[in-house]
Amino acid sequence: MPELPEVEVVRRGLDRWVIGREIAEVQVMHPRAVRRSAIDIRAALAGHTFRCASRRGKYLWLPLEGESFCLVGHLGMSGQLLVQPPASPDERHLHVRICFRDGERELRFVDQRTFGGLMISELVPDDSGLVPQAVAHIARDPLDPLFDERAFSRRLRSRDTQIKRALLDQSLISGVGNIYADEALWRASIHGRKPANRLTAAGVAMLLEHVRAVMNEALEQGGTSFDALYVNVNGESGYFDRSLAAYGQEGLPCPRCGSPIRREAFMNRSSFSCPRCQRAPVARQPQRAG
DNA sequence: ACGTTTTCCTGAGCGC
DNA sequence: TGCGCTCAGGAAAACG
Repeated sequence: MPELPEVEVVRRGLDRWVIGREIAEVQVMHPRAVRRSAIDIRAALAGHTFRCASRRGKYLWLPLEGESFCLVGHLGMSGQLLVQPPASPDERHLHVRICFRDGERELRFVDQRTFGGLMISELVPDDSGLVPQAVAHIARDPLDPLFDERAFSRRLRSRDTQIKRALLDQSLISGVGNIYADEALWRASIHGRKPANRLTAAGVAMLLEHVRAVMNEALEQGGTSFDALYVNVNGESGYFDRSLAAYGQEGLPCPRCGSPIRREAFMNRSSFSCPRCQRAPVARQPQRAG
């Protein structure tokens, strides 16, 4: 599933393959893939040239030379951005095709579960530069040099919620999904149900360092792939899944203490943790009146 | 206002 | 063989 490291791998591929090329034509085969775009992406992109590839959290965007809008992409659960020779057969779930004037490799948006999509969005100023309107509501991600760690810590510790829920809240910190939340919490020996407001500032700093470390390690290995659903722009899988300590490892020994990793229900999905290294928080006794 | 739950979607895997 | 069920989950919308 694409989280920050996987999206960054895709961004690098776009930077390598589609920058500086003039767009000839855009075909939309599945309207759901562009449902969030108020502007028709076919008309907006034709004749323009991608200037660079940017990212915040799990959002990607491609500004256009000489324009104040850009193409924004989100991969959702199963989205892929592939750079393919025009002659290569259409993928089963090919939804958008972007062809270039040079007649060489085209950019394809492929998405089985259709949670992802592409849209046109106006670039608006934020505290340091320009960001798409559609991305402005999410927080900076932990690999962003301008990520405000003190502000994050303060906001996190004032939340009346569980730490894992807070890590997945893109308005607090972006780019963290279920996989890297579980991995970072395991490394930090913190249970995901621990109340955010019971972490110390030092505890938050330690957890954040684990978030960054696990993401950087995944990035070095090309991201996490369990199957063909997440691939880079050339269709290749990453192999960080071999390095997962907790996520998806139910019943397998914790790499630190050997206890079997436990799976628990969480928000209609799953959380994985070590029952020994990550002690579930003890509920505070309700104060009895009188 | 804010925290929580539901919703969108398809294919793999499984029991019968 | 095939049917029905469950699960996977990012993030916006709906809910309380």
